[in-house]
Formats: sequence, C-alpha cells, structure tokens
Amino acid sequence: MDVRRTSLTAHETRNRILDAAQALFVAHGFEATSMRMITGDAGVNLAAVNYHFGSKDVLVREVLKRHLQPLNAQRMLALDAAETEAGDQPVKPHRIVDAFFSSSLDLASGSAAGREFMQLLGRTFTEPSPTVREYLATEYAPVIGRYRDAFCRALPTVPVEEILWRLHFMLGAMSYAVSGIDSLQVLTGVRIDEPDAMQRMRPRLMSFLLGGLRAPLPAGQGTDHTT
Amino acid sequence: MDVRRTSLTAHETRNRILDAAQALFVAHGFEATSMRMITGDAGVNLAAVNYHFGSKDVLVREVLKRHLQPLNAQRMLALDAAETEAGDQPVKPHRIVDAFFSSSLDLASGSAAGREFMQLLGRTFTEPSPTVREYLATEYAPVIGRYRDAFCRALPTVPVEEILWRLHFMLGAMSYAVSGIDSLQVLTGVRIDEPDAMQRMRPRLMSFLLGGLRAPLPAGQGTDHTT
DNA sequence: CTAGAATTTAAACGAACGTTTGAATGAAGG
DNA sequence: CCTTCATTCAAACGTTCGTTTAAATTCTAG
Repeated sequence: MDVRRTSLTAHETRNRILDAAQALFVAHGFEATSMRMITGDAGVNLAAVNYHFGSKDVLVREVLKRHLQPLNAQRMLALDAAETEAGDQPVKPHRIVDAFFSSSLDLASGSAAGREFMQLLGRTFTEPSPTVREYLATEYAPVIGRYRDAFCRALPTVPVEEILWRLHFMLGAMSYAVSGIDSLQVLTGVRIDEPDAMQRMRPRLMSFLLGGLRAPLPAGQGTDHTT
Repeated sequence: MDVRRTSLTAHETRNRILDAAQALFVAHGFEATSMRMITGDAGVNLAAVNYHFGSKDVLVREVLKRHLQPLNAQRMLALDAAETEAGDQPVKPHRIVDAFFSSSLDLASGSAAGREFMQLLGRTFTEPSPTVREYLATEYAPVIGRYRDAFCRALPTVPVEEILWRLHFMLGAMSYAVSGIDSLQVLTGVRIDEPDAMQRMRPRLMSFLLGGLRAPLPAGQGTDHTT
C-alpha cells in the first residue's frame, strides 16, 4: 500500500510530459502535436504518455486542468473577497470585472509558463474537440454562474441576457488579447511575447472592458453608468 | 484554346468540395478534417481535391479566400463611403467601427453559409498553422492599415499604440461573438445558431465595442469622448 | 539479499493520413 | 469517326499516427 516508491522520478516524468505538451500545444495545436514530438521534447519514452495518462485525450485535459483549476479557484476567492468587503451592498461592477480578469492577467504575467498557458487557454475556447469542450464547460460552469449572479445584483436594471452578452464579449476580448494572435500582432505591431507585454496591456484591457460593460444599452432602454 | 469543356461540372465539383470542406472545418477544425471526410460529404472522388486544388493546404486557403476576400473588399468600400461622406473632416469613430464590423455582421447574418464562414474565421485567428497565419496576415494587412489610419485621424489625441490595442480588443470581442464558442454558449445560455441570433447580437456588440473604444485612457492622460 | 511492484524501454501493431498513379470516362473539335 | 484533352475513378503508395506488448530495468519493502 505504499504509494511513494519510485514516485519522485515518476512525478518528474509526468511533469516533464506536461511541460513539453503545453509548449507544443501552443506552438502547433492539439491535433498537430504528436505523441512522438511530446515524448521527444520531454526526453522520455514514447510509451510514457500512455503509461502515466492513459491516452492523448486525457493528457490534453490534464495539461488544461493543471493551471485552469487553480485559476478558477482564485476567481472564486477573488469574488468572495470582493463580496465580503462590500458587506450587504452589491459588489460594484468594476470590482467584479477586476476579480475575474485580474486572476487571468496575474497568471499570464507571472511566469513564462503562465503566459504560455493563457495563450493555450485562449486558443482552447475555439477548439472543436468534444472532449475539450466538455471539460471546459464543466470547469467553467460554477465560475460563470457565480459571476453572472454577482453582475445581476450589481446591475439590477440591466436584463440578465444583456449581462451574459457583455460577459461573452469581455471574455472574447481578453482571450484574444492574451492568446496573442500572431497574425494580428504582425499587423498591429503589438507583440505579446515581450516580457512586460502583459503588464503594459493590463490597464488598457481593463479600461476597455469596463468601457464596454458600461456602454449604453442598445435598445435605448436607459443607460447604466455604475462604477 | 477552349477553356470551357466539361468545366460546368468541374466548377460544380470545386464548389461542392469548398462547401463540404467549410462545414467540416467548422465542425472539426482543419487538422481533424480528413480528405476522405471532405470528398465523402461532397460526393466526389478522393483524388478530386488534389486534382482541383493541388493539396489540402491550398484547399484550406481557398475556403478562407472565397469569402474573406469579398469581405475585406467591402470593408474597404465601406470606409471609402464613410470618408467621402465626411468630406475633409475626419470620419467619426463610431462610423469607422460601423464600417468595419457591419461588413462582418452582414455576412454573418446574411445566410447560413455566411454565418458558418464567420464561425470558421473566428476560429482561424487562433490557428497555429503557418500557412493559414501567413495568408491571414497578407489578406488583412491593407485593411487594418487603412482602418488604423482612419482611427488615428479621428482620434488625434489618442496615441497610435492605444488605438492598435483597442482595435485588437474589438477584433477579439467580435471574433468570439460570431464564432460562437459553444462551451460558453452552454454556460451563458447565449445561442449563436438560432436563425436571428446575429440580428439580436448586432446592436449589443456595436454598443459594447463603442463603449470600449470610448473608454477613458488608462494612464489618466485625458479621456476621449468623441462620438 | 531477495521478492516483487513500478517504471522504462525497444519494437511492433493496425488504422488512418495526404498524395500519386494509370486506366476509364466523358464531351468537344477536326 | 476518331483523336484529344479534361475530368473521374479505384487502387495503391509510403508515412505517420495513437496505442499496445513484453522484456528489461529500477527501486522499495520485508
């Protein structure tokens, strides 16, 4: 019943695989990254992935889960903190936005691996693979739910459908911003791979998101200028 | 020297391949879509793709080019019209935004094939394939250049880097909005595949984009409330 | 030291991939 | 009618894919 045997090296093998896979997924995508590329870069045997993870599909999920689970946990904590601080008042919209997106930007600007993961995550949202979609849905469901409710309390005059759309737009803007999109980088001259790119982007993105969130409602059904 | 022989059916074969490929690319992605899936759905022989297009890579480019080239041409025309209308005055920001994004939304809400293509295009921005990136860059370069200049003239007090970032954010928000992202659709309850979804989204997206564009500059270096 | 489980290794598996080939098919031109 | 050329077709090409196997190795527990 001893779990730890050769497990130190075993864990190291696992992590080497996860690291190599993440880098390759960012560079080439899930489908275009082969097991042989992963194990080659990781310096482990080809069979190691199937031994430690079972299949490529599970590996993909594990690569995402490794950083996404803590990220969403922190998003929950950040909203907890904001709600505690607000007492029985609703949390102000810009605090909600900050709680959600600062968690991402912290991860993206913390380390090279974090930035790499956020790039991957941005791409993953457009991934058609059913396995990936299913995992993302279950991982995000509780988080989106709580933030939606927080927004609804903060903006009681705004219809929930409107809030969901704006949340959708904000997620899109951030995902594209952090995932880089080299094609557009070339066009716009904006480089994401410079070390402090995330730090320079952060206030700009937050300002943009808040501006979009506070924009007047399209139907002309009143405007919302809460801060 | 007779070009038209059996070419009526030949063009039909080409289009059948393009249609089937587009639908499959949306559903499964470029890599995960095989030639056999494409030719099977199109009802043509496996060798037809290589005969008519040369390779799978060229087919991917042709699928994108078929609708993206006219789309970007219309973006140019829309900006032409706005500039003509404005005379020697700079075009107002909301007119520029409208010129760029209305072209996309027109395509997305015009037909099922148009919506399908916009979904594909949204995904394509995150595509790591060098061939695809290269094509997108060359196709978008002149368009982005002209719109950047138009924004610079319309907002002379805003630094060009700021404008590029916001253009980047706006593109991200729109791409995600039209490409659907089923995972988040499930979470947010927002469905993109309903027939009039684009029409209902359009004013909301435009309002959001303009709100973001007009947001106060983060550095505190003055705000911009041009309309 | 030894038994035995955990891990690594080299090799091979069948399946699916994009592409190529050469013959069959079809419609126009001389 | 027969040649000609574009197109279609069935079949096969060699390669690479994810996965599996069984032996070799490494490590730990008793």
